Amino acid sequence: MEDGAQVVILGPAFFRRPAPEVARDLLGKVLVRVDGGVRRAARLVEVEAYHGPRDRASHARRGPTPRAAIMYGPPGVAYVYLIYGTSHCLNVVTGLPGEPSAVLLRAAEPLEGCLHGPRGPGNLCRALAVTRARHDGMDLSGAELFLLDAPPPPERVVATPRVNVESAGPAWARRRWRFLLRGSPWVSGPRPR
DNA sequence: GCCACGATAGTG
DNA sequence: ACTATCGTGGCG
Repeated sequence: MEDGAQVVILGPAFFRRPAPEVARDLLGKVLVRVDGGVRRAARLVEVEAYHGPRDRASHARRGPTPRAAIMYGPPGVAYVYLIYGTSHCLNVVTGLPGEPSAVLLRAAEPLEGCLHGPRGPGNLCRALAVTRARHDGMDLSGAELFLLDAPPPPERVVATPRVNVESAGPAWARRRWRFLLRGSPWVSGPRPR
């Protein structure tokens, strides 16, 4: 960034598209968390799309409940929730307002200031000190949490079924809405060869 | 109110 | 494969 490359923060226009499209394009982008004076950053290597009210794997499947309502709101906003009482998961809201969709950030390659290995959704939040209390509903184009644009990654993009969504039924479970960079050691869960 | 159940991670 | 741990949402 100091070597002449332009620093561009991804804004609402990037996120105002269908979740699977945004998800794929997020690979290789850099998630930055400014934690007080400390900068923590990691490069996305694995994401998942949750798209539309009919996606049975999505939190929006029951409509705009208190938790999921944020998915119906404007794109480019963080959706952070607690899972299993133990781990946080960070998503970016995508699409047009009224179309519930989001991209779950599952894994990243640590670049700077990471508190933990950002492999897996819960670990990624731990690594960058992202919490529901602080970041749920936060605008992702702000000063504290944002995504930096980057050229398309050199690695091959692979699309696979999403992780742990069996309960959504076969039709939704087999959709290839998980995207990862092949060969990255930071990818979580099942890895295609 | 009550209760079953996770978009997980760590251990065995 | 087993489970810790607690917010969410369905149901009464």
